[in-house]
Amino acid sequence: MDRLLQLEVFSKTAELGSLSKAAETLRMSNAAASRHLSALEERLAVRLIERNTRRQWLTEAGHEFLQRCSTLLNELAEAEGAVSDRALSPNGMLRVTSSLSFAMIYLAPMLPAFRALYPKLSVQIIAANRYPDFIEAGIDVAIRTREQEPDSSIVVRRIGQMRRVLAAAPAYLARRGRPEHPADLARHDMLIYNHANDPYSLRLSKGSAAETVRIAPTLDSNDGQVIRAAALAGLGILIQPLYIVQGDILAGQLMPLLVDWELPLLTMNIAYQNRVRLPAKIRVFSDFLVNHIREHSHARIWMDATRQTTHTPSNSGRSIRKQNP
Amino acid sequence: MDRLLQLEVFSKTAELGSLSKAAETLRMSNAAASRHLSALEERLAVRLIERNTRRQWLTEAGHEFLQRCSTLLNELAEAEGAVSDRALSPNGMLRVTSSLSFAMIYLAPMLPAFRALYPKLSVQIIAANRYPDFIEAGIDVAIRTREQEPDSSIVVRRIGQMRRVLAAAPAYLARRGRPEHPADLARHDMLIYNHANDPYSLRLSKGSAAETVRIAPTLDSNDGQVIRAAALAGLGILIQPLYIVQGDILAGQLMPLLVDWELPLLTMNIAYQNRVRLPAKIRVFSDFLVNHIREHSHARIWMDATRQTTHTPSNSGRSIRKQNP
DNA sequence: GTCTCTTTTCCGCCTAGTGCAAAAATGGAC
DNA sequence: GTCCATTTTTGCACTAGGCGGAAAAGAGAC
Repeated sequence: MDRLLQLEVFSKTAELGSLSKAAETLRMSNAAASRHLSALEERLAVRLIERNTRRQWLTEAGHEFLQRCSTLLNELAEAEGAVSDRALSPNGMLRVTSSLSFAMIYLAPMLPAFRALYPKLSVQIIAANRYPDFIEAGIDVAIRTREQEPDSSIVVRRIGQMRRVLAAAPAYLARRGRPEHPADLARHDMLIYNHANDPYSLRLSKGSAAETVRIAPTLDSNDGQVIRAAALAGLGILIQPLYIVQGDILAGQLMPLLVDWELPLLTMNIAYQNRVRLPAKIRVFSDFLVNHIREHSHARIWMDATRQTTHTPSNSGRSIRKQNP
Repeated sequence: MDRLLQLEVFSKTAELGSLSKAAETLRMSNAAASRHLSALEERLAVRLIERNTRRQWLTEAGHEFLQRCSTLLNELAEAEGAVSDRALSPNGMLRVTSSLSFAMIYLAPMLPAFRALYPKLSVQIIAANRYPDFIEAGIDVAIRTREQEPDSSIVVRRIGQMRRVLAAAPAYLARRGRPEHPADLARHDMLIYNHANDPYSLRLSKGSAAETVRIAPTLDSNDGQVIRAAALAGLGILIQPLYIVQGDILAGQLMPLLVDWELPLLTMNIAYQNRVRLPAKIRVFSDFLVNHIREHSHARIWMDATRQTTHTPSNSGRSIRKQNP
């Protein structure tokens, strides 16, 4: 028997002065209400409501207990309401990790709008060019270019696909000449972003023609800004998402190369741990980011994004460490 | 499902860091504990404890809810404990009514010893020479001489039987002569206590002889002290419980009459409303009074009392008015 | 990959809780 | 005193739901 319901029957009976009315209010039969109240009195070994078929009144014990259990029922309702509400109204701290470039160019600029929508939610951006372990780093959300996670409990959701470009400084081109064909790249100094899929094999296509070039990196890094700085210094030809170097190109400090050829797109994903009930903050952030990218995307940087979860493991899958309370 | 048990499972799991340990502590199976916790999370629509088979930790919502429900569980245990304790440790106010004489001679003198035993219980003695309605007067206990109650919900329990005496002032006897035989009483001025059974018919016995005398009261009253005062003033012959006039007789102010003859005993009862669970204060007071009378009775005043409830109606019988909270 | 241990879920059983209706009680009207 | 309407309590039959055991699933240690 639900002991809370016993307290509710007692409280409501005292309030309304009638077991029958309490039963009606609590949507149960008179018999059930009578049994709940009797069970409570038996458990406490005391008569709480002295009553007959015509009248009833609280005993002294009943008076005292009523005050206490009314308070308790209110507090419980408030506690349960508060905790249910927080599932709908995200608050606390959200920890996001992404590349430095993505953080600078996309995450930071969009935060004011996000915070305006969710004032109780703090966002901490961890710019990292390695993939930290979710658990160890306390990461809620990661923006990543890789499409698969070794951890089966991580959900990967596509944000979109980005164009990439080949570009070099004018000084480099003056010194080493300009590549006219994809095959020429094999003889050039290449600056590679090693977090891309198969970064040392480059596939370019023009119309129906396609060429795959194996390149030997002069420098490879997991940091887009490092690669950008090296290219600006004339150390070689970079291949990077357009969003990172668009400003340099417009300023004439980097010259785009083989612009008639198309490079493979870079898929950008958001990843988070799958949970029985996804915390609201992760849900709202993901939705906001995807929508923000979609609304502010330029065709030259982003291809049309499709909302798609590429991998959803079973609900019981977890890979997490017990935290000290 | 017992919602309080759900809270207990959650609280204990958080405390011990393991559903299995919580189950063991709460003496239930692992399966049951798992279901209770899941049911609570479903009811609140939020994950309280993130967990897998190897580790678990509180979510933010879980942290907040744990603080609140730990408090609630403690408060409820305290409330239930307090109300159960009061059933064992009577407190509050007990209202007792009796005749003025009984109050002065028996109740008041025994109160110090009673209060020493039950310091939290206040006793209010309502000296009355009429029988007030239990409900209207808020009476808990009544000391009465009548043996039956019109209200079937009232329990009557015998305290004992008291000797009665005939006595008159010397001045009256000098003026009117001394009755030598019960029949002589018919020619005397009689002072009658009208709360006795059949107060106008007097049956006296000596050995195997018995005489019944019909007497016409010069004065009758429901107050023993009024009758006593009239006798002391020489207005007539009284018949009263010995305990009321013993002091006057010893002082020579009243002369006992027809002392070889025995008068009918006066039955003294305690009465209270029958209840499913008799409030502790009524129970302890009744027991104390009966035991006190037994221990301090003098053969000359009390005959041996027998513990006996003369009428116990069915438990559902009540005659009470709903009180405003 | 195997082992161990915990959590979750399935299954069959059983009991506790249900509503209905009758019994009992109560108080007001007459 | 009797009748009536209404409430509380209790008996009864039924079933929904909660149980424990065991299997399934998962996770970390080795």
